[in-house]
Amino acid sequence: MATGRTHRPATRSRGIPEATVARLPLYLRALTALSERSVPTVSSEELAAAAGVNSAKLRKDFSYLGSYGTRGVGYDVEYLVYQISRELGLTQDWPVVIVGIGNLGAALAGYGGFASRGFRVAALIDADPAMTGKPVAGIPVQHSDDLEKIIAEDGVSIGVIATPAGVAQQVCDRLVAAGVTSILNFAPTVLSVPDGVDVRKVDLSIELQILAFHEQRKAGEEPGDETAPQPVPPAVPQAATRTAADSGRKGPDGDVPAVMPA
Amino acid sequence: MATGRTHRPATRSRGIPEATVARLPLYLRALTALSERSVPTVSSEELAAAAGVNSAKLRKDFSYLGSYGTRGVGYDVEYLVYQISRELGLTQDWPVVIVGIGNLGAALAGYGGFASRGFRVAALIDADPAMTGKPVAGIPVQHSDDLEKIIAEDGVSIGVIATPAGVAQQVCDRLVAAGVTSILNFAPTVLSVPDGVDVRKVDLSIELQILAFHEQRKAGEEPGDETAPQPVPPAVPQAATRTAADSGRKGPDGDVPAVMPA
DNA sequence: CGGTGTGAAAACCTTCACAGCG
DNA sequence: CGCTGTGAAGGTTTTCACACCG
Repeated sequence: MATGRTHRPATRSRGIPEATVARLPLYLRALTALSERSVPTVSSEELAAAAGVNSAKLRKDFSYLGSYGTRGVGYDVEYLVYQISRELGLTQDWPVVIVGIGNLGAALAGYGGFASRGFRVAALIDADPAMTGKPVAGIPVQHSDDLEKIIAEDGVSIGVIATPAGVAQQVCDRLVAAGVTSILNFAPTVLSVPDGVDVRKVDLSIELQILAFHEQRKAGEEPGDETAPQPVPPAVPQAATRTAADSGRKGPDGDVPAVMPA
Repeated sequence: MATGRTHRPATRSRGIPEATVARLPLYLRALTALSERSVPTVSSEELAAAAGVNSAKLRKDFSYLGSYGTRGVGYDVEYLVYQISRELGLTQDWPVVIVGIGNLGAALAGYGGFASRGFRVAALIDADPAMTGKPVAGIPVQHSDDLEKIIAEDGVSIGVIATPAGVAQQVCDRLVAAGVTSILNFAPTVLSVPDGVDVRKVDLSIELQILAFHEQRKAGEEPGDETAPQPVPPAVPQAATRTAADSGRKGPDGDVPAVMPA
């Protein structure tokens, strides 16, 4: 959400819910697979299973796009592929620049999923002069000095940041100043951008942390008995001086006493 | 979100809302940065800005953990770091295996964000015999034949799949059979897993597609004139008969953290 | 019949606004 | 007085269940 200000008033009527938009690529992928197997039609039930959602949700999602199905039959695969592609804006070509060609940047450059979906890697950019000219995934790396020129020449509006966190904000600023209006950020930082610029972030370690949360819960309650349930406080990293703010209410159940020995 | 299986309706467990859990790592990151700068306390307003959310949301989130703040003052940084870490289960060590050591797997292996947050790369596994023994990010790659043994020996419960889509499901099956109960999937496939196993997916091209959607909308209305490509339907692969509800106009915005540091 | 499309209900999440504590 | 903690309001997303049509 835009933290600063200026929210877009949550849409006029023509709007497709964000949650639905986020699932369209999923449907598209499943449909593409069906298309490759020359399956002509598919029911909401089948498609939902292939996409990993439930069928009511899928039908509701599709209802925002229009009535593209046939009652009693299902959906025409090819037709739906086209409609969703169009809705997502994938019927046009999107040149993309990737900034920061480390392992991750290289992985992204070589990722087949881009090319196959309307995206074209217009340029790979890195600040290290030693990288300049070196081909990665068949594309020569260009030096970041030329960032503005590259973006202008190719009319790039989407940028991918795969740099270290420390330089992500300045790379972002340069991209935005050069005309990029959508950014996919892999650096573990909150980017600040002017209004009108979209940022999506992918943080690898955040995903793992969410898994850890659930994993911990499993250990604590699944096994029929009380094996090792208590989240007993291990050594706290290092407590300042605060005496564990006492805690009028508590956290989970047991509650953690005061701060720990260091 | 979990793919494949049925949801745990957040039923009886010690319910912290999913949305809140997903933000805890964000807060943790911001807090860690403050901690490194030896900032002793922080207000919800400041911390929210640093994490890219709004302060009401942050306070609400924290309220699920307990009352860890001090009215009129704010939150003790060190103490909060500990509480959130504990809540996320990061006060313990989580051995992780990464399967599929291509560019992406290598990037993950070398990603600092793991080690720094309670995760330990226990093993790198690849099916290519040529890779076996080769060190990646300082860790020797092991052959996938030994997958089960490695998982058992290290007590690994979290697996990362960075293989091609074609083999992801079988890798997943083997991981699960060997005892892994949380999976982070980078392969563009829907994994099906038995109940009790969590799957989170990261799909690079999906994120880009969502950006493209918003980008397309911007082009269609923001600028005073038409400079950009329009959503005119190109050759439709093969249309049934429907005319389709034409394109629309604006859309909501995704999440644009627009934060200004002091 | 079988399966879509959709109002209506339920669940979930965010934002507001302010009481109340330090 | 300032800032947290939180009921209540408002919004969004999911699920239900069934009318309706090919």
